[in-house]
Amino acid sequence: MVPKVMTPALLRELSERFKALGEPARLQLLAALRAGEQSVSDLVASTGLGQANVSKHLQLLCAAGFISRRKEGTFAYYALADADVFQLCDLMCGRIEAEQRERRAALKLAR
Amino acid sequence: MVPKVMTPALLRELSERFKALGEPARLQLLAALRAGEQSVSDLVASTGLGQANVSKHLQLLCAAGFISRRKEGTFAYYALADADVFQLCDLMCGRIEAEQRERRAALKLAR
DNA sequence: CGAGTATTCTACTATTCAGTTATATATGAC
DNA sequence: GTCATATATAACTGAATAGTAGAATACTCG
Repeated sequence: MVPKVMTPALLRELSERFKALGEPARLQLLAALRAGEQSVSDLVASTGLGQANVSKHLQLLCAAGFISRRKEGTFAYYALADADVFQLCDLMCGRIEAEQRERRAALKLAR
Repeated sequence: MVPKVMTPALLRELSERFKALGEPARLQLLAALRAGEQSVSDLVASTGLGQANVSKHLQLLCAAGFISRRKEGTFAYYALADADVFQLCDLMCGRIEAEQRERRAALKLAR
């Protein structure tokens, strides 16, 4: 359960994590990582984003605790920290679909 | 489940909604609305935020589908659209707590 | 050692957006 | 009608940050 009292500190921590998911590029990276652990260059190749850009987004996702980092030689391998992210996305996607259904239903009625 | 293919459009829609939650002021408003439907002035009083600022945040939350709006006389009453928001926050809060537990455990080991 | 590669870091630009102030709109009281 | 109140909107400022280019770092191979 969400704590009864939402301290400013908790609000900031919470918002920081939501903000980390509030960027298409980062969601794209997380979606790509769903296939399994990958190096930065793998992700650059599969997403089409710039290399420095990918690196920066990965740092941020790592700081927010969504992914983990493992260094091996000159490569850095990133992986999903857990499946929670997709529970979050599922909930959000569910909302989006529900809205679209409603919109379609409203259109049908208006016809 | 999250769709297999994450189209750019879906990524944008998803990120837009997460971004709406990525702001302490908006989370504060949502938390305040948990007590029930409230007018703008109620929320201004209970949150200490500026009136124009609250109005703007409420518009955004409304556009993102998290809250609903009902006009009555000169008052505008806003209410939570559903309980999903708090499922989202619960999940996120769970992550934060887990991290804090880990951090404490790490400190204990290091001692 | 030097050359090549993977990643991160730094510096910069452009955009976005939170917060504020002032104004506009709308409703009700008189 | 005027006045007061509730909310929304417009214009502005400052801060945060996405994206990029180039330098710096770290590793591997010869």
